[in-house]
Amino acid sequence: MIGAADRPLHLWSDPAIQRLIRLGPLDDQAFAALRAAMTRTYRLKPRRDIIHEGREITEPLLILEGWGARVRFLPDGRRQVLGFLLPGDLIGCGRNERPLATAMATALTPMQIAPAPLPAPGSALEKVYAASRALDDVYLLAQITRLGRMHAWERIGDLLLEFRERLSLAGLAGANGFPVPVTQEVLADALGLTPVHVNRTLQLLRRQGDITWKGDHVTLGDPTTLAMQLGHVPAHPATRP
Amino acid sequence: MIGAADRPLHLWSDPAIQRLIRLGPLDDQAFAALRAAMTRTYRLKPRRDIIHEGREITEPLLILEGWGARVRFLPDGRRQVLGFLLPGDLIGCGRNERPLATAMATALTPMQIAPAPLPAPGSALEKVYAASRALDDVYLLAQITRLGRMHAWERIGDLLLEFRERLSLAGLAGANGFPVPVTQEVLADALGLTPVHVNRTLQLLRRQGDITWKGDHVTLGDPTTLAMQLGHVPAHPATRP
DNA sequence: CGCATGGTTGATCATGCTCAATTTAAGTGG
DNA sequence: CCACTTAAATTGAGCATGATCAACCATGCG
Repeated sequence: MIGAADRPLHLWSDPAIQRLIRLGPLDDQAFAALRAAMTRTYRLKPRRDIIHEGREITEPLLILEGWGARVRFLPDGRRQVLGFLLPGDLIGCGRNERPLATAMATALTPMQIAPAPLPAPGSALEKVYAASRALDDVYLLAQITRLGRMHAWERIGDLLLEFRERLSLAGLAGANGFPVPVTQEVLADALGLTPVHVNRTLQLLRRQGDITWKGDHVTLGDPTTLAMQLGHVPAHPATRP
Repeated sequence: MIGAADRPLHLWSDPAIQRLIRLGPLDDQAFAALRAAMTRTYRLKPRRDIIHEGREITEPLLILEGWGARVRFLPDGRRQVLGFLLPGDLIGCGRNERPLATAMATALTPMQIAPAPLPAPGSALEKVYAASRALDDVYLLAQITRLGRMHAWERIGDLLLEFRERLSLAGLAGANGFPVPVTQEVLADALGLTPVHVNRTLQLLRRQGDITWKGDHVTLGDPTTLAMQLGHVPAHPATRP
């Protein structure tokens, strides 16, 4: 647990806060609560658990920085990434994600996390939390469709579009480019593929000029027509063309 | 829209009500509200939509009888069943399932549906709704794991276990047997497989004595060891061995 | 009886998997 | 700065699960 000294003093510039603002208007009360909560920011190393399987009560959390993933394991060790946790995302907020022996979450990169202030009934913050939860649902449904009815290259494209969208909400995505600090293995576990096949499919997409992938930075050749092809509908109005 | 004349006068025996009770204690107020709501029961034919894609505001609904499915379509007509709607399930309740151009729901069998009474803040009914929503989430995560990391026969087995569990909550499942009024095509769209392959896998499971499938009635040979093999953890305490 | 829906079968194809090895990149400590 | 270590990306060859296409039954119902 560290002080908030290294967090920006101006809340507005913080990606997480930017996302919350974009989900709904925040009043002074909300800002005060958030500022207070960010006093209790703490860091997490990659591969550390965010929430543990089966732990009954967890404080709701707000992700300030870094990427995480909700994962589940089968008895024989197969792993499924249920979804990703990005800056501005809320974990275990309200009823969402109560970890009843069903899923855990891990850090994929170094993360900074703060406890999420609990919203007063009827408050602006509460409405924003609701909006966030609604988006969570949308992403789960998108994940199901990807896994159930899309081919490898479609799954990758669709997931990248989701990343772009979600990062945009936090102001972390450029016009076509955005960071994806995730290994091909994690990608594979998210997309229901093997790492080898993810690799080959990525090469294909790169050869076709659909994507560029340098280090952690991805650029989409033509997000709009890609979204068209995949029938990808942005979840949040602000991210619609 | 029809009267409630053909609904049981004794709420307790109604599968939907049974499920709600099992999710949490209901007080007289709740029963009164439910009784009133069931006055407005209406029927739905198979293949009729329950909620339409993109419709903004929908009244929350309670399923009294019959099976439905939440589905999504890709541009080229591919269909994904996102999840099933069983007696006692709530649709569009609270924040859940707001249909923002993202998913629709159809009746798989003849259904009886009533508007869900909206719960007073802090009421017993509200807690039950919350429990129901929590379960909805669990089923979505289960669906993701099935589609992402399970083989055909595992997907089928796991889904059947889910059906057994959920029907048990409504008192609609026997020890090992329960109704599954769903075509192999729908099953395929839920499991990310082709109808042909579902058919062949079912034959395999039948030959091995794992399942019996007669008409709409399924019997599992040994649910417990099946659940063990698949690492299937029941979502609700009441359905744990 | 005839049509429609759902289940069943066969033959062939292909997407994606497995296994195993090699290369590249990124640290890390001397 | 370079050996040494480790995680990640890449390549190859062969295999298999599940897809595709196309009939063909079974059943129920008007």
